[in-house]
Amino acid sequence: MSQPVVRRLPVEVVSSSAGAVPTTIAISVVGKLTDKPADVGDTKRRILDAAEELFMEHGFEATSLRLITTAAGVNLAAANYHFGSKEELFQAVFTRRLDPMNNDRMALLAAYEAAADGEPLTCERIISAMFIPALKLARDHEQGGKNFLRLLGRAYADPAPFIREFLSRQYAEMIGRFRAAFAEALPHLPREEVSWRLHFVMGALSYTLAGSDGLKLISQIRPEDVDNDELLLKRLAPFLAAGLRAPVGTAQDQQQWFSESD
Amino acid sequence: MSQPVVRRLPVEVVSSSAGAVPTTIAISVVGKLTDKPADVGDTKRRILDAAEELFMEHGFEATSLRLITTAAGVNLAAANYHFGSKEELFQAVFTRRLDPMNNDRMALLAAYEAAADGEPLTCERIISAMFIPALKLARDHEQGGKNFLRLLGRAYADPAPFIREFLSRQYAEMIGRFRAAFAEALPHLPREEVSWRLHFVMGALSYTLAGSDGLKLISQIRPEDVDNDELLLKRLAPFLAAGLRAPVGTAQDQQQWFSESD
DNA sequence: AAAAAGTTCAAACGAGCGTTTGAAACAAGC
DNA sequence: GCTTGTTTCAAACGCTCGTTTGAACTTTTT
Repeated sequence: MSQPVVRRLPVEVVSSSAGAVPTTIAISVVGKLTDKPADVGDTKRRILDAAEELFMEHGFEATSLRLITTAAGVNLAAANYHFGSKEELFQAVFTRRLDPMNNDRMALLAAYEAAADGEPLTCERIISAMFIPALKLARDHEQGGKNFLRLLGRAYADPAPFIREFLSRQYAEMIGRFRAAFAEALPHLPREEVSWRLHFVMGALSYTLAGSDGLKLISQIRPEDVDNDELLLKRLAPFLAAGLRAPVGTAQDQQQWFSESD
Repeated sequence: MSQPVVRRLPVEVVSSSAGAVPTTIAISVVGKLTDKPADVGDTKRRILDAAEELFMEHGFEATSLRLITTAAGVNLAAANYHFGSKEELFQAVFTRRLDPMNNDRMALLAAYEAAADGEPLTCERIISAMFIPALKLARDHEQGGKNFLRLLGRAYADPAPFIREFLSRQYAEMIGRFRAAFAEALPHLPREEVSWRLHFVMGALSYTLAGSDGLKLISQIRPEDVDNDELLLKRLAPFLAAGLRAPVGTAQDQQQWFSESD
């Protein structure tokens, strides 16, 4: 009854970072768990797939292991056998896709920077480096990439401490790199303001990806566009780029914003 | 063992909408439940206060009625006696503060419009109408307004269907009014684009209010500012105003954003 | 082919959940 | 002061939860 060997997959990110301007950035989406031709690791993958979908649909607390294992067509005890606990299963669902995505983001940013030849990047370019790997997942219909983006957006707002700590850990490196890039792109902006705006960017991104269809509909977003993550990101990106470039307000300006009297 | 009489409070919003430019907008934050001098309705209020804090801290599913009633210092059965069910208690927590806040928002918007004398409002003005009532709650330290804003932000991302439907219902009217105002303020923008951008504004607002402290810290937001909702809103507002005014991209522009090759 | 290691399975454990019950305590009206 | 209606209380109900168990089955190693 020992735990199975943990399979660590090498994350392969092709970043043509040296020398010439990259004309194409190749990005690995996620590694398939195929050590052997057939169904080795099949149970683990089936549990992960079912968990990803059900956690997305109902949240962590409201999703029982019985629901997951039934949907996956495996025995209840398999979840604890392969992942140890429900919390560890939840984290496994995330690391499977989040690590590659964030690595892709950083590799893409590095490739852009290498291509820029020392010049600071535009905000649009940096936002692209954040969004393109997410878009890869959104476009990934065979595997559950679409589900995962929603799950990710919702996990951001989940109050469970272990989720918050886990996400902070997973994001720390990527956020640091992008903060530095934005700071270079916006040299007139105080570093503190850059930090806030990066926070707003991450927030708008995760919220809109997680967004309730109902709330989209009362904003009168067309029903056929509600599920279209690609369209969403293409509209969100210019919105955020403009926000990032907003002139920094003086204390006087800020006072004026929220004074209730003239 | 009959249900107690539901006390419906009149929401009083003073909107000096007629004629002259309003120099001061008076806003009722929330009515106290004091039918009688002393502790009538005290049990209900204690349960609501405890529920507000605990739902904020742990989420709906992870907060048990036993936890709430113990924190409130009342008997377990009191929750079901006064509110019927856990779901109805949750909704009661929201209506207590959300209805007044959204009414204040609409009244403030109407007052601004009346003062503008037919001219379209600026984006900043409209955003102020959204943010000031929220700021009132954030500044409200005696009552649990601060907790409530976080709870609200997190509820937006909660997957539970009854929560999503409830919030959609609560927000429908207010969103409709503000969409119309933004459409007037941004006449060059297609109505569809206005809907999307309003959605982004609501998203950024709720996410940043709900935001995990940990995620704020890895964005290198100063620890002493993490809990400062007022500072947050003052920085968020110019960011969003700039985003709202962003030029609308052509199909060509959008293509360029996410193409992986030049 | 035997032994070892890894994996699946049905069943159960103890704990916590939302809700209900019926009696006790309290308040107001006559 | 008794009645009536409201509120509180301790206790329990039925159910689902995450996790554990030990035997059966399968795969790999020797």
